[in-house]
Amino acid sequence: MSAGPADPRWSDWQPLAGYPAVTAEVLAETVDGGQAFRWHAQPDGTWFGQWSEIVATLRLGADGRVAWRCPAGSETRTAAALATYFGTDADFPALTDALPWRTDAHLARCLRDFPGLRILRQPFGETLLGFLCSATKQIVQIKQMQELLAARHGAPVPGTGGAFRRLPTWPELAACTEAELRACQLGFRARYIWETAQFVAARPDWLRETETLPYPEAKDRLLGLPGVGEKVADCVLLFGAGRLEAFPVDVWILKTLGRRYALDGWKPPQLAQFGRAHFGPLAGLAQQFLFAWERRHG
DNA sequence: TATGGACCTGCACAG
DNA sequence: AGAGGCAGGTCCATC
Repeated sequence: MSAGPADPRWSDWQPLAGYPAVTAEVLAETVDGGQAFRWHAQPDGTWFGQWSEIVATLRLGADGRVAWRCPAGSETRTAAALATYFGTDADFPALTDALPWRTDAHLARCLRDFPGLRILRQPFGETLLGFLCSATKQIVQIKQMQELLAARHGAPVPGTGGAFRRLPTWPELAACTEAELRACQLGFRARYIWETAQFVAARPDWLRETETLPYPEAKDRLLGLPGVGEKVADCVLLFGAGRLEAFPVDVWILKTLGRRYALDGWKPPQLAQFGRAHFGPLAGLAQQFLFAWERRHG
């Protein structure tokens, strides 16, 4: 279903600068653990991913270093886009060290088990689209929706001979019918996405402004969109705007806080408050480690 | 302010 | 093999 990386001519492999050595599991958890929905494991063990007008393949070396390649000719902009996307200018070791792991044995264990795990910085609008699709869906199915949307309603990525398609932009989504969206396996989410598209497409600066507003205001604005509740708003701000204070409470966090922090029976709003109070201003980063750990061990 | 059911539908997983 | 149920949430009606 997805466009394979075999078609165009590819650049040489280049090291992903500023990125730590990681295990295969941590790399998988980073790109395919629920933050992003357009990375696909290839038969040869590489990862093929797309965002915005970027197409890239990732390869993990025996030394744990990540290398990348892209369609020939797009090396410069891909290198810059990768730096943003993987947050290589952010000091994640320092951020992670600032989490309260010294007084939280479970968090310490999560950090130890997923060294190098980090928060991606994805395009804001695409992140919104991805998480509008996510309600009561598993990652595999969300990925199928994204690929159908890209294949049927997204523009070809320039300079790659039409081999790849980007996700539709919000104006492009606004031009679709709800039925067309529904046909991309969106189910009841189609109405949310269609209505959100009408709203956003009529306000050209709205997304860009929302991305840069302080967290509380940005979240309020997102919560006004159909299909965007607390969890989706926090995911969009965490994974699409670098707001590390955003603390999405999904079923995994519900489960892990209940089990590992003796908060069984607490409701999501209470847990969100606990998260902010206990994990502090980088609660969203802590959340990612707890989430990864619970998915593997829970 | 707090529950509970409806909303689409593809697919994992018992039996 | 294939019927019935659930799934990484939100909304709305009804206490």
